[in-house]
Amino acid sequence: MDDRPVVTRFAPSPTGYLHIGGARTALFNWLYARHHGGTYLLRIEDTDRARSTEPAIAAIFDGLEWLGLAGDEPATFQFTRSDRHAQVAHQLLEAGQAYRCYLTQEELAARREAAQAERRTFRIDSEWREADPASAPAGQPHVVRIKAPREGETVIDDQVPGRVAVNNAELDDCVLLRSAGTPTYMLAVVVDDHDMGVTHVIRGDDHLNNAFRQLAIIRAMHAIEGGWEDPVYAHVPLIHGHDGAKLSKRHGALGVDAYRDELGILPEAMFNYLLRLGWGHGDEEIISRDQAVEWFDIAHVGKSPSRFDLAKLQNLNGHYLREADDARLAALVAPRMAGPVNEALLARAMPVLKVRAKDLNELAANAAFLFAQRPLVIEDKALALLTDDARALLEQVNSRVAAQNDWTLESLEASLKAMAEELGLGLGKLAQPLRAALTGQTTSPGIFDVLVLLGRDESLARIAAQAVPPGAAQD
RNA sequence: GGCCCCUUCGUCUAGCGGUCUAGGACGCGGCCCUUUCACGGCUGAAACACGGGUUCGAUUCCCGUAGGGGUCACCA
Repeated sequence: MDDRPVVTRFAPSPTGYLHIGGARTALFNWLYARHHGGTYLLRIEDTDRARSTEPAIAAIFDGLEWLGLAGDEPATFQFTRSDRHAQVAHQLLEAGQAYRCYLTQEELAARREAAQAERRTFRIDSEWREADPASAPAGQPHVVRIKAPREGETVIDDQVPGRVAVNNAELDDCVLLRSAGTPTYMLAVVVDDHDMGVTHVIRGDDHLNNAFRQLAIIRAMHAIEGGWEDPVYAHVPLIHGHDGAKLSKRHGALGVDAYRDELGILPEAMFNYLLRLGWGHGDEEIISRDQAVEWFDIAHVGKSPSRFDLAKLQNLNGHYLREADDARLAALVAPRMAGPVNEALLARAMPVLKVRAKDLNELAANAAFLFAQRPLVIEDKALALLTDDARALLEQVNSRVAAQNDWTLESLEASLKAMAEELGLGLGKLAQPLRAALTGQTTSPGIFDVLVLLGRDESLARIAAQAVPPGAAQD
């Protein structure tokens, strides 16, 4: 550890969408940097040309943007830095900290198999490690390998699991430069982290084992030119699916864009959910961005993997829906509606709609009655409510309410409650058929709210469509 | 299989040797509110994986066992 200003980074490889685990890693990096007044950087690890794609890059930026986790500076594209990576590899080579290895992949595979057959642990042990460079078959294809330490152990004082030690004898001399001369991930991360001034590496614990190999490169460079400090490592446990298995597509490992577009999740809900997955602050559950920045610390990141729970995300989403601005929600819901909608009306209806939904799709479905065309489609359960008696009652409601001068929540409520009392009926006896007639459904916002939102003309028309005078035969 | 990591209610977590008859949240059950559905309020069931130590005292520290996970590429 040193006293340089904190620099964190999120470094996804663009081989697919931004998934939940990646989003949380980005979040932790962002929070850590913000909490310490540092810098949060983005780096696209696109050294694997075959698997990196433009759409994936776009999806990652899009997802981060949505969550408010865009980098503080334009992203670095690792591939553009391959000359610098190669330069470092050559420094290592010249200093005798790396060597050219002429073992072919076939030879390596054969040795691996042989070791397996004898149930021996296989470790790459290249004879080229100690060979005289002069004896090298000039011009032959080769990779460049790090000359990793063989004696002793490497210790990482990780901020999450704590002290982790590994025998150096366990470590391979990993490849720095492929036979094509291109840098590997192992080299590129180390060089880029150094050059970008990254002080804290916060990432998934699937990288914990890599850290030892990376440290070998860092320390070799430090020995050569100094200034290559060990970063502070924090390896965060992965997120698992609901069944405990690794998060995969079956388990809801959707891209964050799917949570937004298909599941109708709000970014603040996702932010809060991800924050509480693997981290806690006493009994706090609802945590704002500002509070998160103030409270976040690595010390309270849990050591065990956590499972993804959609129900909790949705519950949180319901909370943030209720808190959200009505006009904003109307704009988000409008595109989810079947036909064209009046966004102003949608916004006006939001206060009574949003308490009843846990995602934007539900919100859209619940708002549908506002824009339904007559004749209304009446769902079966609602139809069952519209008995002959009920229809007769609606006839009375119709004339009563039609006679009203004003059309306000208060007057409608007073009027219908009085009517129910006069008839010796519970309000429910009146409200349910009315709801069926007005919305075609058995559930909706409060019936007086519905009346007001629909307006006088539309309300009366919908009631009249279902009302039948007492005694009149149906059909 | 080797190496590494992990283990509190079904799930997310609080707990950092005595405050634990283990707290909160989601989910689930009940009740209340109520024109429906929600929201909200109250309430119930529900956990320290197991076995050894250390200690006056372990959920908390150490070691095993079991279980889970990660990783072993010229992928990242």
